[in-house]
Amino acid sequence: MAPRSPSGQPRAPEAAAIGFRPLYRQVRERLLRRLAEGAWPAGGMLPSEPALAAELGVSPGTVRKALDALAAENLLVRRQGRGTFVARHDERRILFQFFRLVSDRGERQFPESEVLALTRAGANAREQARLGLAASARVFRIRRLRTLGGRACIAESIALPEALFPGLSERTLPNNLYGLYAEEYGISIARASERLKAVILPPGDATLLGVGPGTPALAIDRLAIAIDGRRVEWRLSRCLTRHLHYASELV
Amino acid sequence: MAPRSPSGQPRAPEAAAIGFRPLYRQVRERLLRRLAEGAWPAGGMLPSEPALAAELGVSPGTVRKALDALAAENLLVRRQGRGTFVARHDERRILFQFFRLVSDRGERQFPESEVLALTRAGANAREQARLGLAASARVFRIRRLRTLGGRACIAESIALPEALFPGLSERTLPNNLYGLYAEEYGISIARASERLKAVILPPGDATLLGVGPGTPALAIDRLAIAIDGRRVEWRLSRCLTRHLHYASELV
DNA sequence: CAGTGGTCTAGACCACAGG
DNA sequence: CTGTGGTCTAGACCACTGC
Repeated sequence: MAPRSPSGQPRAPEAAAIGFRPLYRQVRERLLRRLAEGAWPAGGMLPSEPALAAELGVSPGTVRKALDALAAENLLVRRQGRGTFVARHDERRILFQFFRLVSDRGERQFPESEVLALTRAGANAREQARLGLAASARVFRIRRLRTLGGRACIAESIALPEALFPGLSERTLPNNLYGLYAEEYGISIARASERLKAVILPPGDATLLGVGPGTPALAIDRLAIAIDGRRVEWRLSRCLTRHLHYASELV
Repeated sequence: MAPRSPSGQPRAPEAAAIGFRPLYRQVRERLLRRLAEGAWPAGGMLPSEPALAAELGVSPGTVRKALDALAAENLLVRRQGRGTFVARHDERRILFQFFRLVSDRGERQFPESEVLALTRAGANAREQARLGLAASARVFRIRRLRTLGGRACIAESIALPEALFPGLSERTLPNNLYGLYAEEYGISIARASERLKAVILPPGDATLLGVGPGTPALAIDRLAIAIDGRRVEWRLSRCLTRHLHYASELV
């Protein structure tokens, strides 16, 4: 095939409708859309690079660049000699991508969770704002106590748009919620943004965590975004940082 | 030139001494070493891709991959149509790479600093451990009060190995310390790792920041690493997060 | 052994910057 | 106009995996 413009004057008519971004960007977005649609199951293998290239009518190098980008976003996992796979929300990935609390001795460990309550209510103002919900929207609220190494250290409040999670019930709640969202509701969390503050633990949380009034805690306000860009979960975690810290690499 | 093994069986004898990593990795490390040696001044332009490729005896694509990697690490800046440049430690870069505190209204702003003291002392146990110093080593200690939008919000204590910063004196201390390290001492900070905890502000810091006893603060413990891997600076910042938060993107 | 991703090369053209 | 990085293509061989 003759070289084509990098800005997109391709011969294939289907590609012309995509737009004027670089071709590998367009390929990335097409693959992203198919991932969001669930075209391949979690953990499933994608077609090989030459197969995708032929299917999309671009060169293998262009497909490779798109796949590399999606792998860098932790949406795909590439394994030499085996293939390219849809990333799963297993504990390893959560620990690597979404969990930044580390014991002061350096151990990264996935916390245990005890669900204290699952309730339904109309979304309050903060929930509406953070999740982008209408004033009439309803949410599930989950309250959990989390422990690390047997020590209670996180009091957590979670809000989920009710419309996205039909039939959610307390006994279905596993420790790894993102795995549940993916497997039961086809919602794949792709990224999250966190805002951290230092606060004095509110009395309820202090009691829950078994510490005195006036104890400081790290408040982590996390908004989780799905692969299609929807705001899926708002989570407020108050963490005791006496034996833990939040690790952040500035690279 | 004939294709060569990706594991490195190159013809050029100089390259044979590098090792068995991928060629683009080897090229990245050679360029990194030259950056660390100060072969090009901060803000200076590197040779063009074809020139580097000819000089190193590899294909332009391989050089490109190495340059892209260094640009992704914020050590180089690539500008289409102009060239590839050594990244400078200007306020924009600091704000982008090293400063995570954001006003709750969303503005990212570089804080002002007032130096309260610059002293010299033998390194204490924590300084020795964090900076990897011998028991006999000496350090500079800097104490600063930092303000954002006119509001005092950060009490900061900094420790620097005395051996790395000969002649450091109080009147030479600018607001942007990383710029000083680079320009006056040829030390380029490449990355940093931070550990965050929630604490009760010690009385001295509370007085300095003009808040009452028992006020919670975000303690940011940062170790800054130079481009050659040396531990250069240990910094402990205690931040009031009443109108600020620490932003962290989980991608 | 066949099939996969990983690396390396070579060369074309485009977009952008600045003289 | 020249020179730069950015994109796209094409094809070779290597390294790893699992049958």
